Amino acid sequence: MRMSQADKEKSHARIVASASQLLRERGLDGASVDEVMKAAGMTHGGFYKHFDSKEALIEAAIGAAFAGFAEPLERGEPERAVAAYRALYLSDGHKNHPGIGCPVASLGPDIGRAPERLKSAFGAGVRRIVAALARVRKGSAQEREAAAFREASMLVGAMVIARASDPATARAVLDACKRQ
Amino acid sequence: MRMSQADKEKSHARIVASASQLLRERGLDGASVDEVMKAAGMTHGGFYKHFDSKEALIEAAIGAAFAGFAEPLERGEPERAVAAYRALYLSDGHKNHPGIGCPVASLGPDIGRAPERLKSAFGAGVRRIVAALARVRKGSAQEREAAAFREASMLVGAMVIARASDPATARAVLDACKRQ
DNA sequence: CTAATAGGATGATGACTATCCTCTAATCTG
DNA sequence: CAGATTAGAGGATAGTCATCATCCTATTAG
Repeated sequence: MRMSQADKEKSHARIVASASQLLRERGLDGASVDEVMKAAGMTHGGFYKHFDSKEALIEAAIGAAFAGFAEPLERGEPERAVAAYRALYLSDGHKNHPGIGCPVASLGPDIGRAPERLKSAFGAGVRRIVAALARVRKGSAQEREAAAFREASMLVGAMVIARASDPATARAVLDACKRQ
Repeated sequence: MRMSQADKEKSHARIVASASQLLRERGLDGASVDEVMKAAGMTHGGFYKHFDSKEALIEAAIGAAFAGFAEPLERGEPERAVAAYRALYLSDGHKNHPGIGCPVASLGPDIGRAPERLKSAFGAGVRRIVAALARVRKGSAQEREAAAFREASMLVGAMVIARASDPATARAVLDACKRQ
């Protein structure tokens, strides 16, 4: 049963959105085409009408994840946005909902094993977040960027450690990082 | 062709060692039983004489990875050991050889999706590293532990970001973190 | 309004992989 | 040293998954 062009675009967006969430929840190879399509309300049949390959979907999904996760950091007044971002990043909610959280914390190592093209896209996403964090720092441009890189590293590492550990250790890392 | 008990133990150790490396290189689901056994110099046939399941192998491999990676940090004079650890952690060599590197940076998110038992083991490994890092800090026990948690987070996050990014971004994160 | 087109459903194919079974030759037990 | 035991090889089985081929039907160009 054929659908209109507008409907196809909606389908496309739903596929990307469900992939973006499922990949962050289960890892780069954790969601089958069939599962992604089911989560988008379809069967696997039409998938290749939307993407040339699963890899192409993954690329689109990562882009969507970065767009969704970096955007609130860039919007509004910098001091406030960054403060909110820090609190959100180190929250239990973020720890428990990787599907809508930071793609670096959920997919970083997987991307490390992926082709260079994906790494470039990922690096661009990281730089975007770092640039936003650097706005609220003092000092030279270099110093501000370096401080932002260190903060981003700490945030990512804390979330990775928290998710990979028992609850007590998780709380200890997150609390320690909040205190700074 | 049966081998002696001593030889079996050697085989066992080789299986664990090759799994420990392959898992860190390719992710928790990235190495098949066949590949692990081949890397250990055997065929897949004898695997279940050594482990009840692939999951049991993974558990042993993670334990071995932590043991190998945390041990040098605990040995010798603390100040010196910690300084060497920091330099090694943020080095290009560590970035380019995840198979013999920090298991948190290579497997963290995968463990986050694993059963609670694995997370407890992982959390214990993290605490072991944090305790060693805390020895060279000033202040109360709590303050020292918190500072160590922050440092461990930064190290892990920096390596995750560096591996997942283009070379320029990778250098930028690692350099920024070295500067602290 | 008709014919060509293309979403999306179903089903098939081929590759890969965890686990199990069988067999052989060597070790261990007594 | 004979018989029971077992490490590891080779092969088989069942399940999963990406991708392809076909079909149906609604859209849409003309």
